[in-house]
Order: sequence, then structure tokens, then C-alpha cells
Amino acid sequence: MEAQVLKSTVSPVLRPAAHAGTFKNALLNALDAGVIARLQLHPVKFELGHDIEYPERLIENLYFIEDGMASMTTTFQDGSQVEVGMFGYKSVIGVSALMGTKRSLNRVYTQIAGSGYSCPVETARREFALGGSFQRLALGYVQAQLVQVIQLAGCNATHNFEQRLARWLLICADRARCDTFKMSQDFLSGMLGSTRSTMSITAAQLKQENLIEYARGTIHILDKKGLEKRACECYCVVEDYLDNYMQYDGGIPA
Amino acid sequence: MEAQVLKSTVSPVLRPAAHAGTFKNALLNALDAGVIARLQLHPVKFELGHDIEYPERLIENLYFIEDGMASMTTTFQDGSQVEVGMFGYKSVIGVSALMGTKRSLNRVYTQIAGSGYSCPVETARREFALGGSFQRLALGYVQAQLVQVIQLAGCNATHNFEQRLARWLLICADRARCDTFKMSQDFLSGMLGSTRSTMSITAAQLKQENLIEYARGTIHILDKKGLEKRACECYCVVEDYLDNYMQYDGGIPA
DNA sequence: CAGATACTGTGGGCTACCTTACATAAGCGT
DNA sequence: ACGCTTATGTAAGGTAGCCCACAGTATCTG
Repeated sequence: MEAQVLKSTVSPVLRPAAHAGTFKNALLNALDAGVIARLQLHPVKFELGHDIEYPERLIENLYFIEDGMASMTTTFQDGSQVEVGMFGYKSVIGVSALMGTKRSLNRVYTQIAGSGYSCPVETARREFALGGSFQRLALGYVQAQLVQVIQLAGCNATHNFEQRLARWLLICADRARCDTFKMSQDFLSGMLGSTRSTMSITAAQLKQENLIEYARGTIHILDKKGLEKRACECYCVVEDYLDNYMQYDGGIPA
Repeated sequence: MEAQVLKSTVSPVLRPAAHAGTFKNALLNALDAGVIARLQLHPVKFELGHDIEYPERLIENLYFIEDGMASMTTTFQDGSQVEVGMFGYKSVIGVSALMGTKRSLNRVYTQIAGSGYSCPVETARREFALGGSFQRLALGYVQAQLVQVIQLAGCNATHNFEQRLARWLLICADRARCDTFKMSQDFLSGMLGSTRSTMSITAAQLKQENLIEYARGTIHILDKKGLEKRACECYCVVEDYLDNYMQYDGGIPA
């Protein structure tokens, strides 16, 4: 499984610098045209199941998601994988490369197909070293990622499966700006560190109350407000931070 | 509960800059005399139970632990607290202030009394902005903290109480370089997101096999190797990274 | 269209863990 | 010495979730 440059499917006529302020990705959108121009963004497509990062593999690009969703997992010795992070249009993938890490530590892969932009890691490092808005933005996002994982660690230690499932569905919907995703119960139960049989029962409960519906690998959220009542507080804590950290922390320059 | 500057109990005759290379704290020890001098380190004592950081409170100092151990917890709406991080002589507390966060998000407090150094956050920010070895070190530590929490999130989702307890004891011993700590079963079970009755039974099992002993609020590790067999892999994963990330990531300049 | 595969439902037995409650004992202050 | 507080042992009863197995059905493939 080697590093693989994604083929662009977006017209190269798109000149990113000319579109500063109009990106779907929240971080790109917060950067001014000068920075955008220097980042050498290249449009990429994220195909379902594609490994964006893989343990031990060199990190060659940062990725800014515009559409779709990617999961980060940790792999245990027995081969089982558990989700430890979710990325969407408010995220940048690969910031650990800016922290000094050359090789990826966790697997990151596409859960919901979509598109975005890549940025060569050396380019990002140079821009980061300038100490300007890109650095501030990247560090702010690292902190946001830390906040999310911290909450997840506590959540996994205390909250039950139904709460965590509801939380997951809501976060997924937010990340991907989409209420329908293709994902089998088997797969999702594994992400949450549980089993298919538990998942089947719990999903049936949520379905019976018209909070979700699903069929053969497709899950559809019907009632977000209702799901929020079933989810643990972790959903709100994480989403609040992600939506507001730019304000909390002194603002990101326009 | 206001921000509180710790009273120094270490003789101020100690001139940190003159001691570069001889700190007990691994990070300070990796910095050269010039940086150390600029950091305006001030010796501090960490008393048992003292809040080093507290949610919403301004972060005024970074802290480098030399002896002792501190825990980071996340607090849920029902008031319960679960541990999400542990700090010791290989740690620096407060790096989130360098990520742009002004106020602490989690509680960090002394679990095992000890001492260390404080560094005014503005001083640290200035040094960080220089982009030299301090920045590299701080970023490397942020990444290390992320690695730890990621592993913890996965661990809490999958591993049972005995494994997690053994892991906790081993990590605590490493952080504090000490095999004996004052800590009630009640308290520790809460840190792990469990209950005292479960803790009592599990601790009794480990005691019966001469892996640990304890009495009225004091736990003593007897057999680290034996405990490692009971612990999940998470212990090794985290400690390996913490011991070696300086090498992995291209080294910290002497 | 037939067969293979993937996805979900369901049930029984089992274990880990929680909740609650009560008992014991060691350290503490006065 | 006495009572009070804190730390631990223990036990009964309940529940969430695991493991395993089998069944049913939708989708895919040739």
C-alpha cells in the first residue's frame, strides 16, 4: 500500500487563489488570497475506502476536505480497528506533519466519498514557518482535534452504546453536511468498539422511534433533535468547540 | 477558584540557565542554555490536589514537571470526572496556550506531589514564535499528547477494567518515576470511569498474585513485568512513543 | 435466472460491570 | 480512649453488552 497521489477530477481551470473566501472548507475559507496562492492547492477526489493516511507511510500532502467524511482509526494488535477521529469540511488532515512527524501514526480513510484539496507537506511547512495566519489556523485546528479526542476518550469510558451511536450519527451528519450515508451496521459497530448484534438491537430502537431509518448499508437520519436527546453531551461539546474556536481563541484573520 | 501563582520553595539561588542539560524534566533538558535563559523559568512546588489548570481559567504559565505527576480530567454535566491524560517529567503542561487557546479547557491537577518550573505564557509564546528548538519541542510534545489521548480513546472503547487498571498503574509509575503512590481505590476507579466495587475486586486479584499491594490509600507496585502482562498493549504503545518521538521526528537539537 | 455474497434480525447463554447496601477496620481529631 | 471519618471487603440482584449461531432477505454476479 504505497503513497498514492489522487487523480484530480475537478477542472484544473479552477484557480484556487481566485476563489479565496469561497471555499467550502472552513479553514481554506479563513485564509486570504496570498496564503491560498502559496499553498499550491490541487483539487482531489476522495473515493470511498481510500486510505488518505496509513501507519508508517510518509505524509506527503495535507488534505482539506470540501465534501465527504474521513475517519481516523487506531489499530490494535489483534487487528481490530476503532475510530478515534472524524474529518469533514471543517478539518485539515495531516497536521501532525507540521508537528514534526514524518510518518503517519494512524489510518485515515474516506468513509463518505467527496472532494477537496491537497497541499504538499513541504509547502505547508514553509507556510507554517512564516508564523502567520496559516500557522495560527493550523495550531488552532490541532487544538480542536485534541479537544475532540479528549472528549471521545471520556465518552468511551462512561457512555453507553446508544448514546455513543447517536453521537456518532450526529457528528457524521455535521462533518459531511449530509443526513444519509452508506455504511453497514457491521462496519459502524466496529468503529464504535462494539458488535453487530448490539448495533442491530440499538439501531432498531432508534428506527422504531422514527429517529433514523436504514436498509442494507444505508443509514438515514430522520430527526436530529430527537437524536440529540439520545446522544450524550459529547456531541454538543465537540461541535460547539469546532464551530466557535476561532472566536474563542482570538479570531482568525480574514 | 482564581489563578494562583505557586509559591516557590526551591532556593532562588538556582540559576536555571546554568543548569541546562541537567534538568530532570526531559524537555528542558533538551533545550540549550540560551533558550533556557530566555524562558524565565521559576521553580515551583506542586502540592497534592492543587489545580494547575482549571476550565475557563486563564492559562498564565506553562509548567515543566520535574517530580510528581498530574492528571488531566474532563468533567461531564453530571459532575463526574474521568482522566484523559497524565503528566510527568517528560511533559509540559499548558501547551494549548501556544496553540492559541487563552483559557484552559480541562482540569489539570497534582496527583503526586512534586516540583518543577513555571514559564510565563507570554514568554513561551515569544520563544515559540522564534521558530527554533523550543517550537519544535513544543510541537513534538503536542503530537505526543495527541498520540496518548488517541490511544486512550481506543483503549476505553475496547479494553476491560483489569487491563486498563494495570495500564494506569504502569503509566503512573513511569510518569512519576516512583512505584508507590497515595491514591484511594475509590478515587482511582473514578479516574478510570468505573466504580469502587469493581476496583476493589480487581485490585484484590492483582494483589493476590503479588503484582501490587495496597492499604488505606497507598498503592505499591511490586512486579512491573507481571503487570505488563495484565495490561493492554496501550501501555507499551504510549510509552514507546513518548520515549522515542524525538528520534522518530528528526531529533531535537541539543 | 441461479448462485453467491452482503446485510440484518434474532435468540440463548454468558460475563463484566453496575447499583445498592451493609460490614469491617484503620487512621484521625479531641 | 472515644467517636468520627475514610478506606476497603463483600454480597445480592440487575443490566448491558459479548459471543455464537442460524435464519431471512436484498443485492450482486455471471
